[in-house]
Amino acid sequence: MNMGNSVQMLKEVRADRCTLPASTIRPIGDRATIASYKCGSREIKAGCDLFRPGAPCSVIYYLVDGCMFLYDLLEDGRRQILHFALPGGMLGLYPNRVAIYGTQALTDAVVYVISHASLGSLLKSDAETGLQFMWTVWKERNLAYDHLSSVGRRSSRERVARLLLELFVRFRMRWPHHSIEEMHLPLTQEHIGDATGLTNVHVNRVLRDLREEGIVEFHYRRLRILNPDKLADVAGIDPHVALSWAKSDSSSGD
Amino acid sequence: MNMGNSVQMLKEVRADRCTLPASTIRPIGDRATIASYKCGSREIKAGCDLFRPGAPCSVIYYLVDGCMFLYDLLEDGRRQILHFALPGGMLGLYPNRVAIYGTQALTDAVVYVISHASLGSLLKSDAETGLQFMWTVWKERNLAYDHLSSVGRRSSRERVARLLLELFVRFRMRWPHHSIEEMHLPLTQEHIGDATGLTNVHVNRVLRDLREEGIVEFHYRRLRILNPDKLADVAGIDPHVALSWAKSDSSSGD
DNA sequence: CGTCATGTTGAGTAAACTCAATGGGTGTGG
DNA sequence: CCACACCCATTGAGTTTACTCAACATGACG
Repeated sequence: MNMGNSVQMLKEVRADRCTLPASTIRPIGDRATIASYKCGSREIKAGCDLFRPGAPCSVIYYLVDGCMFLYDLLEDGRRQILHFALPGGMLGLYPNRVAIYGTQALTDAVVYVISHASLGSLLKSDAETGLQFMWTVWKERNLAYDHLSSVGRRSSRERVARLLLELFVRFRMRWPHHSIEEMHLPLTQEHIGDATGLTNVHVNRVLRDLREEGIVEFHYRRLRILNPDKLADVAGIDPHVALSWAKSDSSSGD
Repeated sequence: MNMGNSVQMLKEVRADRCTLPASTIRPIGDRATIASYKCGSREIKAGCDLFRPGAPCSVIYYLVDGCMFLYDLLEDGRRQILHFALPGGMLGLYPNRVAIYGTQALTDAVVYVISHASLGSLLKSDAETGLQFMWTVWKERNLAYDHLSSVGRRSSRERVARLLLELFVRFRMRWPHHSIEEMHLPLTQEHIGDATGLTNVHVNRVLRDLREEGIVEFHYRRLRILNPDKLADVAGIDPHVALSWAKSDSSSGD
């Protein structure tokens, strides 16, 4: 499945080295443009909800700083993490202005608050931004499809390896100071379980195996990729595909 | 979980009775507008691929008639169905013009062929259509999130019940002549398995149980909902939510 | 009427889960 | 700076769910 020099590939995961056309590595609009439409900002402490599933949600949020995740809650409390949002992401857009999913902060986070009306005029006055926004949603959809495929058809080992690789690439794109050897990933094993459709106990066993095989370590929010080639292999991922994930956050696609 | 009169709710699943503002039940643009931008059309026989994963895909398709599905193929042949597309859906939009996912017809289908250039000018000249397109993608994303949650956290029984309910509602919106008592759903049990992350054998057992309990029958592409209340209950779905799925295909959201 | 796709069933297996107890790190407050 | 508390991770034993393999039945369709 996998070949060659993943170490090199992963080390080069940096926006400023990305070999794509410059136009593709922009976030939605730019922060300044978005900022001019905001009607306030809000800080969320790590572990707190920006909004819960079912709560009224009458404004839209633009994530400026920090890391958050989108989740669905079942009747009995089981949780499924749907998406990890990084700066540049748009949150809280729902029909009927009621949140379908919840959004919780993994680190302390800052969002701009934007009214529906402002977003409307932004999209009308700036067609370019509208298109970029569409691309962003389109790529979130594809990321969701990848996760669906992973959770529906892959083993626990593959799922965990894929998630770690995905998060490594996406975090590294944004915060290039992280290294393969040591990255701060603000998750617990329970988050990994909720994102991959596994229990925290089983995630723990999978991680132990991967650690004992010298492939990857994840412990107390610290990720160490010991053998990138093997990790990509276990994940069943061509490193080139991994690179395309990085684009999912910040670029406008092709 | 569920209460009340699902029979009534499900019977009223018809676009022309939808209590939403009229503006929300339009498909993307309208067919006539899209048609004016097409550069040809193509027919696909049931069971045939419009394109396979990995194939070059240099044009975009607008589904005019029939039913198709989007799928991902793993190295070893396992398949995950990602989305069932109904008329009004847009297919084949990929970065680098290489298909990430495959698209196969469930029934004989007709698509309009649209060049990237034409789509570009359509979106530029008709901002309204651009917004509708964005909404469509956004709702596909939410549907993918629902599936992810289902496959990641629900039992086989719940997953199958949810899928049948979803498909019933979406098909019924488009083809109101179908009834609860008898609907033609162009799927096999294997498709159900590939969409829910189960094996065809296990889907069969689940369907047998549901049949023996007098809840729902699915056999040779025919769906009979025997007890809508129980079905909604097994699926863990508030019928109101089911109605919102119907909007996912044809409406522009809120 | 035969063939093929699709559906059905059984028996045995494997993957992941549950429950429950224990251990380790981190951060806080005395 | 130490002690305590809490969150997080770890491990074991037993169970459940869904899977695999294989045989067989049935409906659809030419």
